[in-house]
Amino acid sequence: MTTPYSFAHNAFAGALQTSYAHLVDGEESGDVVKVAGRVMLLRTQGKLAFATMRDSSGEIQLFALAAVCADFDEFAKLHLGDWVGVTGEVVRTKRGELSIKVATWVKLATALHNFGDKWAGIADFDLRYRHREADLWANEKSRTSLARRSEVLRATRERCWAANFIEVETPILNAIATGAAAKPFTTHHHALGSDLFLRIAPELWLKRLVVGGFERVFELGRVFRNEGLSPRHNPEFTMLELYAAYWNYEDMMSFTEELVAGVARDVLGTTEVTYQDRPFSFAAPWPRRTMAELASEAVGEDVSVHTPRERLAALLGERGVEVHASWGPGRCLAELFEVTCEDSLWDPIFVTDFPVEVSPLARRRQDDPELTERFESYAVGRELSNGFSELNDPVDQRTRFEDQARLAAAGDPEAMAIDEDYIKALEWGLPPTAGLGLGMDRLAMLIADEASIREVIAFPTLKPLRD
RNA sequence: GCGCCGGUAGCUCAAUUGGCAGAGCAUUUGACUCUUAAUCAACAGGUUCCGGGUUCAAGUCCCGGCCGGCGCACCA
Repeated sequence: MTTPYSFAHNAFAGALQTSYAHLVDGEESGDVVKVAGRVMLLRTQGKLAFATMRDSSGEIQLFALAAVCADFDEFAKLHLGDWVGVTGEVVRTKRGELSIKVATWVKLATALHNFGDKWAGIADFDLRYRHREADLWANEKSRTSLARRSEVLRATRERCWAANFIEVETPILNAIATGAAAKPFTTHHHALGSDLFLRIAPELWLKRLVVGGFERVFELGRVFRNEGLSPRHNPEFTMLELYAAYWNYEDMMSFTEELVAGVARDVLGTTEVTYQDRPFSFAAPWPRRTMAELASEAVGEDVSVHTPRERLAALLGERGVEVHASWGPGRCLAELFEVTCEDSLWDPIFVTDFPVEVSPLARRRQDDPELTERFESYAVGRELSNGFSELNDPVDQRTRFEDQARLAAAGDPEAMAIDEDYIKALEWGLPPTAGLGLGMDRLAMLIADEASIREVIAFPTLKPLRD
């Protein structure tokens, strides 16, 4: 059977529910509309049939009487999941349900599979993630969470545009994977005969655009890291990276807290929410504490990047952390912070003054060259964003890359690769600039109140099926 | 990658100590002029994830594999 190639609908379920809220039980409006959507439930009763139809805006009942509905017998045999286009009068039934009294209708598409149990939906994770199209129809929570993600991305873009940032795109295929500490995916270009890496961060390209004179740029795009999967990690995820010339890291912290709190207000209408049954506040300003302060409080003694490495290593050893020979005091302090503090940081907070040893792209503090003007924001015990005053001294940048190269030689698979083109770009002059990286999936998790990153990714990475 | 838990009809789930494979919904057929997960009646629906093993007998116990969830590790 050939189904129509188009259907000119002129009304949506959601809008009808509000605009005809005044209809009293049994009242007929006299207004004829054309709606389209999917049959979710069907109740036949002899010469009557009631269907619940859903479109993108909500649900409305289709009310079919054999006496007035064309092809009534066929209507009564519709399957759950079939798409229909309906023309009829807006009425309210005697039992009070706003309905379209079907005059004519047409099947737009047939559903050969059902959409799970009409009460319980689809619970099986494998089926939900591998066939998200069915999950979206079966489970309202899946619809709202993925819609929230979309709203978070829209609100983020609009706020960046409103602050005079321009959206740019930089290469995903790269000869070297740099700009972050992570293992890359490798691919191959046949015509070039070259192996290429999928980007782990767009950072260095974006700063080159600032060198080129684009003073405020952002990219909202996918990055790829060849690491384990978890409820908080997907191998490909979406990151906002944003750079502002003439700002320092304090300016960027202010922008970040306003951006995140603003997105929450745009999407949810409030900054005060519950996340996984626990109160959570996006409200700015967020506390700003140094890594050394937080680590000192946690271990009960003063520690800093100047604490002897032996003492830091001992504190790590007490906590079951294996200290690698290549770790200096800076790396030890950062590890100590992560193991003692990170999980307990619930409401948003900025952790500042990261050791230069773990911050190869950040500018040194003027009052302490072993520290950098860097921050990370944490929320619900997880890292949410990372930013700093950008290192713009090509000579220092080369020594930082060389330190990374030594780590790589010592066996660190995530050490940053040296990027000569980037150093050359800095030699043309990067103005004082602050940068930000913000994990959009994690922000979407907070706003959608989801515990798993897979719930805010339409098609999360799964193991391919074999056999 | 390691550990724990799980996989039974299209979907959601039962199945006692190892003893005939079950229900609701969906599908099919019939009844029903105001239903709301409609209701009622009937039919049909199975490689119990896959492959071995133990046993008179395996959904259940053992071994291997596949996929998923959670934790660890890695990271954002």
